[in-house]
Amino acid sequence: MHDAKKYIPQETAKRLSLYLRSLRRLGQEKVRIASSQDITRFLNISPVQLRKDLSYFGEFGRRGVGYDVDLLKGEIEKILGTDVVWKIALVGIGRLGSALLGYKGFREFNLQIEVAFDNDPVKIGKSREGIKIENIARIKETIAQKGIKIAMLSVSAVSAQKVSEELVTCGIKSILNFSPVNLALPSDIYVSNVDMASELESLVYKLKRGFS
Amino acid sequence: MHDAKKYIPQETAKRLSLYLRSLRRLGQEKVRIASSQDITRFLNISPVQLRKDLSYFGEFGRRGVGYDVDLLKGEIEKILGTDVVWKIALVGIGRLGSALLGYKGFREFNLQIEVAFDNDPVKIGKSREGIKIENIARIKETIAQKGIKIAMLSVSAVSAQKVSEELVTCGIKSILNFSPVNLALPSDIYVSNVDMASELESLVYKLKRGFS
DNA sequence: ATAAATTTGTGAAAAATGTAACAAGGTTAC
DNA sequence: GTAACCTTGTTACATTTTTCACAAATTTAT
Repeated sequence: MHDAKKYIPQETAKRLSLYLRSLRRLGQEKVRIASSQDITRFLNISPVQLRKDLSYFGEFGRRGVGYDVDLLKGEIEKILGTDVVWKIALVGIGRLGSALLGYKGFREFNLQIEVAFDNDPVKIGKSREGIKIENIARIKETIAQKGIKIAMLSVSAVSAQKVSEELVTCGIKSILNFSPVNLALPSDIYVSNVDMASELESLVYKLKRGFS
Repeated sequence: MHDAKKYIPQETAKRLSLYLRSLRRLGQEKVRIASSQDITRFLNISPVQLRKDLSYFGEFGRRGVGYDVDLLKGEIEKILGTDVVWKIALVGIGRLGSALLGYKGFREFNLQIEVAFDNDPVKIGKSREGIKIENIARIKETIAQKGIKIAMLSVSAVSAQKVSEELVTCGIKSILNFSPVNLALPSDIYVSNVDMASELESLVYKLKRGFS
């Protein structure tokens, strides 16, 4: 795994988007130059960690000075790949799916929900948040045609595995899974799980133990 | 940090709820005895990892045999603390909050949304999913009176910090935060963040890099 | 009763991740 | 121009987490 050249910790990627968030905030406050300490002030991350993380990708700051907020923002976006727009498919327009459809935060990050699918005849054809809900039966043409590579999956637990397999045959490479099941998919498909119940259980555990 | 007696990795707690999920599934399939391999088959976790995780808490299996599904399920619930019901407060009944209110998964895990709060006069007093939405102005009495220790926060980014501080003064000890801001709170308050945009950014990054 | 086959539990080794210390580059005050 | 002061980038070190290897316990086959 340790790729001789440059091994980048998994955790670094997650922190990069936090840095980005902080930089956006600083940008809005018209701050032009910020030190690693300024950037991490409102995150639970040390300045050293930020510098270490950035060092995997290059040198973006100026010693004795700090980082140019705009420039670093751009660089991190380039690293993450969100300097260009990514089209997302949303599958399953239940309560959670609807909430995701309405979430304004995505667009700001160059993440754009391009199509929405459901199998409920009542919903199909209707529009929400300016996005038309399509019949899941036509998922293949649509996703292939639009060249979508990332999907958010908010269908019921029972259909999640089946639908996810279908997504893979459509050419989807990454899935953000909101269903409380672990998807068994080919190893070249990257799945990330958002599991509310699991998060709460961890909180309960920590609460009970006084968070060691 | 390393508490001489018994140090338990952070990650272990998160995996415990995955094991639980797997055990529930096996239980539904009427499986009585399962090996560490059976339990981890549909998770991306190795059997050794499961055994190691369990070893921090005791010995629950029988060598040469495996684990009693029901028994292990009970033990893990005891470890996590979800063998008893935990009352949860939900603050912010927007689109996401509504989805959370309707999420059936929680109750199954002994997590019960006990009260919901919002500041929108239109919503206050109405009931959703059998839970009455209360005025956030009365948050203090209600939470203190009911002895609630855990809150889910799904308010807007701008009010998240302020509301979370209020929650702390009410006696809330753990917060599951859905707002895309890092909450600055006393160190004895445990905050866990669910950040959809951030998760997607990580997916984009991995997709771009061919997930190293 | 013994041997072969399972499967757990766990110390020891390896890998991954985070922290500290500090050299290198840059700025400010005088 | 020089000294004092900042702040980054990075190597070496420390910690945390995972994996390996194998002994211990149990079952099955003969």
